[in-house]
Amino acid sequence: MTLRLHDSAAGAVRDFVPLQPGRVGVYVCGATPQGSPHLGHVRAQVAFDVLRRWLTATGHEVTLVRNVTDIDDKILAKAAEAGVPWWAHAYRFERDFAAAYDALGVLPPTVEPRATGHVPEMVELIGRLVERGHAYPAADGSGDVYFDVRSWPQYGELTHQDLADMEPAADADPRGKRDPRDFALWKGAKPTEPASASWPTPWGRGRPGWHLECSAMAGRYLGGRFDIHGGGLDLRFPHHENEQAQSRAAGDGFAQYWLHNHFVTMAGEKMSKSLGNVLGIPNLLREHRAVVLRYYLVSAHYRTALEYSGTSLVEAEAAYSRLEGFVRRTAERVGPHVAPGEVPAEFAAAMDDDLATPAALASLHEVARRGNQALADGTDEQLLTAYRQVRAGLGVLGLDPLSEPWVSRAGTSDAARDALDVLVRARLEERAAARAARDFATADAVRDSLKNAGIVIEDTSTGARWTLEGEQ
RNA sequence: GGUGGAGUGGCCGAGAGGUUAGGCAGCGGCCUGCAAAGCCGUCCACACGGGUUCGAAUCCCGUCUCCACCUCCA
Repeated sequence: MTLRLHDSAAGAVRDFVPLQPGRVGVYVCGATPQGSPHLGHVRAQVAFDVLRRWLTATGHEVTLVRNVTDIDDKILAKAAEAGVPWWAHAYRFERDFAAAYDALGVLPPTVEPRATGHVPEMVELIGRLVERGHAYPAADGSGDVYFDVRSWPQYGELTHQDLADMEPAADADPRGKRDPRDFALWKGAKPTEPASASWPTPWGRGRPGWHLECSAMAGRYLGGRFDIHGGGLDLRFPHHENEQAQSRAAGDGFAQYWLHNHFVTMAGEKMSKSLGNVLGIPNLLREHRAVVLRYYLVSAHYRTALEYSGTSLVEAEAAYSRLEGFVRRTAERVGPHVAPGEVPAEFAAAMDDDLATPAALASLHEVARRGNQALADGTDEQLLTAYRQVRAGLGVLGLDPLSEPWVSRAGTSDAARDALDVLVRARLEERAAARAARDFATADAVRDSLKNAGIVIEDTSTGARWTLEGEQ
């Protein structure tokens, strides 16, 4: 079985063949930290985190580059509005994004370069483009440098559009452009903008246009040609189209596969600030466990819209708890040293089929069902097989409750939990004695009082087990 | 105008010519002192109208509706 991925450039699912066997270079568009992260931002990173984990699980060494575009028009505008330096504004939100990704169990990328740290690479890239006749300094003396789309016949190939059908780009004053669809590689410094937001170049002081930073940083860390470029569907045009045009026009092969994730929607519409339907990560985490958010995001295929409703996360909690409960109950039975094994064959097939996480999860639910049967009246071997498979599959999805980061995030320290365990066990013994004496009023009173404290009791064949509410 | 995508059971969400997707919720049962958890069963849907086919949610034609990008955007 080989991995097949949907390549937006081809408009089709293709067999994935890395440029070098066993090694995969991935570039994922990260944040432009002009505001707080919402569920949609995090969906993208979770999607590519799953890709990365699956590649790793299938024996690839992955280099994942995720940029931070820490300077752009909006950052400058919002920082000015807030009365803070643009770099302080960008860094503040960069930290919020990092916190959100960490919370959701997104593995850190191999490197997380910032646009502002790569101006020399950008200047070099522009130089190559000018030299090859694909870029030119604006005629109006603004200091802008534009990409000449008409000099690049393949322009539009990524998004299958004809130059003739495109609307003009409005990312800069069109006066200096040869063609209204030309886009800015570099933006000349303006007197109204902070001096700290410009860098010297052969074409004058200025700052990067959008798009350029990704080409420059992908080249720096992954080379001129690399395997996979990922990002949100809304980045296909103009961002990714322009990245590809400028890199290829400069002589780089650039990305071999383009992956785009779809949106989180509400009432069918994309989550976005302008619509006012954004769900901020910190708010969601106040109400729901991060692992449940992640389960929710993984429960739909990355290329389809994920509809959010008020009950979505409650349902995700129930669904995840089912798998989590099986894992935890089994771990209590078999001990802490049983490691995850191989993923079920159906799981692997689903993942190889363009990361079909819904089918992959379905396979885990089925294995968990068999595991639950085994837990009740099966053999140890049946139970262990199911346990290893479910944990392995959950691990690939970043959802294994007994692996990092979740295992360290029980919400209480080990010492506190141990202390609580002693106290709860004492009460459970009281309850067991009462039950043995058929004094059910006392037994139920113990259970109720624990329940009121947020401790849930389940009777099992081997005695009562307790969990904190909201965990399994 | 151009490009791409979608309409599936109460909800989320797969599938893509013939077999139960899966989960949540509901209902019935088993288990339990009662619960909880779990298990079994049930609920058998594919926007609309035609057509092809032994057979279509899946293919073809037409219609309607919605979404995304072309402007910042995961």
